Amino acid sequence: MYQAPRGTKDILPQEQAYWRYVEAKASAICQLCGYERIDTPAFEDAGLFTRSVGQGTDIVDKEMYTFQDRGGGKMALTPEGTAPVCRAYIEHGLSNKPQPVRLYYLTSIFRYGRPQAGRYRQHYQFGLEAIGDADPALDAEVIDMARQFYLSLGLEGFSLQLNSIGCKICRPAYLDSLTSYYADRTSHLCPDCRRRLERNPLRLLDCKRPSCQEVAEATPRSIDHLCSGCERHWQRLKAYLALLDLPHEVNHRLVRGLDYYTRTVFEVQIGEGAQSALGGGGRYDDLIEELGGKPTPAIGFAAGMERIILNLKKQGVPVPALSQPEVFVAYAGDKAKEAAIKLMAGLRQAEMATIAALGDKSLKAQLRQANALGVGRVVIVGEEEAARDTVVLRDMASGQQREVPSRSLVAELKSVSL
RNA sequence: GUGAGCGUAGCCCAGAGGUCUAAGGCGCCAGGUUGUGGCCCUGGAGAUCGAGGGUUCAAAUCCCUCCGCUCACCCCA
Repeated sequence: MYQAPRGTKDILPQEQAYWRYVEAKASAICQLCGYERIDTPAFEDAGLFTRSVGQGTDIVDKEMYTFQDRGGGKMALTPEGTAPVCRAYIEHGLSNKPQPVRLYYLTSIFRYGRPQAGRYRQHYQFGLEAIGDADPALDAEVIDMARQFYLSLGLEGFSLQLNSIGCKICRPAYLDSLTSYYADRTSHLCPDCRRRLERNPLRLLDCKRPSCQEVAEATPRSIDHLCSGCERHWQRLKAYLALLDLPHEVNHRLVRGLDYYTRTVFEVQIGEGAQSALGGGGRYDDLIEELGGKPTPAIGFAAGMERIILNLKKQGVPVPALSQPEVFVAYAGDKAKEAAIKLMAGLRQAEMATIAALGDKSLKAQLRQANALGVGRVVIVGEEEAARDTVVLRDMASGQQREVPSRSLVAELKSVSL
């Protein structure tokens, strides 16, 4: 027997209400803020990600789905959403549009790793990117959208963590002070962290081991090492967030797993545990240039759909039911079946969602099905009605029914009561 | 990728070496009115007990391998 590949999942009809709900909220907040939808391919040239996300990051080094296509090119299933959008921005000359260009997407993300609840090899992200301006007001806009998005979903108890990790001017000096701080304390570090000290010192900050956390307590803070430009950006961002009454915690240990971030980084967290990151983002002022475009500052945000839905369920947030058929056509007898098929076509023509059991079930079975589907009204045709060119119209809630001429059926159904 | 727990019909689950030709509930199908749902009653279908191998006279029950899920790491959404 075949199973869905490890870490992938079928989204069955019964789950769809959650997905449609989250998508609707995502689109709504974007529409409200003037962000336009963009869809990019499910796979890209692998180099796009090694260059942007960065060699040495886990995403690129051990989580990317790469393959060679028949033309010999090395491709990768998209492991994150930002780089493809930047590629599209450059490729299609979006720098010629009024800046910043505001875009959003709902897309599949692929990462190879050991799956867990709320963590998949193929998962879905809602993301948005504002490309083309370095104004911290734009950071505030994006962060506020993230917050408004979660609020509009009805989620509670999430927090916003914020940090600034500087830019290519000030970060080297910060990393120096970080490494020299840790260099004196290597004996207190876990083996992983000793490796991080060599490869990616920023990551030392978010190690979860208690012993390493103790060492990290007194660690130099990136916001104390910002250059004048970054410092000004940081101060103004905090002022804008205050202006918006946007609650947040400055978290000196917040760093993110992609190399392209500069200045602002933020993360939305909910509850405790490993899958507590609901979404995150940050500024990436060097990325477009790195990918071959003109120097272009930008900021973005992405949220994981599965984790949102997980938390909607956990918190018992009600989501609106998907629309279902309003009319069920039942029949008894061959002549009646033909009449029913024509009736159903007519109802659909009149834009009334209509369903029939079809197959050769008893009338009883058909009614049972109509009931199970929760369809409010049933049109019943028997041999006698077919001969008379009438139908029986039954209201399932009240159990009342009456005979009406076939040609006035649509009008009857559209008038509210029976 | 590392470590641990789990895996019985579509779903929830009983069973812990022979009494299992695997029980129950939900759901599904049909009948209880020869043209009518929801409640109730009756019956039925549906499980090579995750897969493969082994131990044993005997395996859903013990062992191994694989697959999958879950949890903690790693990392992130």
